Amino acid sequence: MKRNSRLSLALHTLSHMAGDPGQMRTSADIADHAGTNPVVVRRVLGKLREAGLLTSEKGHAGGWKLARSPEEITLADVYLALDESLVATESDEPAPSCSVEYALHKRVAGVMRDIEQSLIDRLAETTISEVRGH
Amino acid sequence: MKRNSRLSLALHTLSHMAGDPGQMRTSADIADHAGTNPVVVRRVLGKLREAGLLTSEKGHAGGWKLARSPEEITLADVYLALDESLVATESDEPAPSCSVEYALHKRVAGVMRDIEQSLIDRLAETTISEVRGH
DNA sequence: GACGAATGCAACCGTAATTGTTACTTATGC
DNA sequence: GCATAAGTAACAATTACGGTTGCATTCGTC
Repeated sequence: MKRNSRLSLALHTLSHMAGDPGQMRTSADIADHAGTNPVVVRRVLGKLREAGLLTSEKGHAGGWKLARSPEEITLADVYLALDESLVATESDEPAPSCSVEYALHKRVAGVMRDIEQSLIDRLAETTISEVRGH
Repeated sequence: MKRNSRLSLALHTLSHMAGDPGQMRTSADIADHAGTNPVVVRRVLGKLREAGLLTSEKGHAGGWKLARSPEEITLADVYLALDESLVATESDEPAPSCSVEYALHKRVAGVMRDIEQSLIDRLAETTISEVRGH
C-alpha cells in the first residue's frame, strides 16, 4: 500500500462487512484481502472501534464485526473516526509576524475550514451499505 | 519551514509584490523575508512564472516581479500554478480488482473532485491585492 | 573583455511521516 | 493447557519534502 491508505482500508473493510453483518472477521483475513499486514489492520480498525463503529473480540473465535447496522454508518463517520484530514490545513506556523502573512493565513484557513466541512457533509450522504450496490 | 509550505510561500511573496508592483525582488531578498532558501524560492516562483504570473530576469539587475496587475491574480491562479492539491486524492491504486473497492473508489473520487473544484471556486473569489487590506 | 550579481538547474543530504514488520503480552474458547 | 485471536511496543523501510551545495548561464557595469 502507498500513502493515505488508512481511509481506503477502513472504507473497504467496512463495506465488505456491510455485505454480511454479524460475520466475524480476523485481522489476518482482512489484511490478506486488502494486501497489507494484520497489525496495520488492527491499527486502523482500532480507531473505528474507539469511534463505536466496530467491536472486536480476542481469543479463539475472536475478530471484528460491525457495532451498528450498516445503514447507520456513513462515509463521514469513518472519515471522522480516523481524524486524518484529506483537506490539508495550512502549516501550523507559530508566529505570523508579518501582517501580510497573517491576513493571508486567516483568509486561506477560513476557506479550508469551509471546504473540510463541505467534504464531511458530502461523505455523510452515503452509507457503507449504499456503496455496495453500485 | 515545514510541510505544505509552497503555497504559503507563493501567496506570501505575491501579496507583498502586490503592494509595490514593478519593483524587482531577488530570490535572496524573498528567501530572507520568508525565512527560507533562495533555491527554494526560485523553485516555487519558477512554477508561477510558467503559469504566467511572474517574470524573472537574470543578471546584474535581475530578479522577479509580477507579470500582470495584482487585481488580475486570484488565489486560485496561484493554487493552480503550483499544481499541488490540498485535497488529497485517493491513493492511485492501479488495479481495483475488488468490485466493492472499485465502487468505493469511484464514489469517493467523485466527491473529492467536487470538493477540489469548490476549493478552486472559493480561492478564485479573492485577488492577491485584496488580501493585503484584510 | 573581465567581473560581479542574479537566475536556472541538477544532485544530494537531513528530517519527518507513514507503512510494514517483528516480537511479545493478554485474553478467550476448546 | 493449548491454539488462536487482538493489543501493543519497538524498529526497519520507504517516501516526500525542504534545505543545501555546486556549477552553468545571463546580464549589467566597470
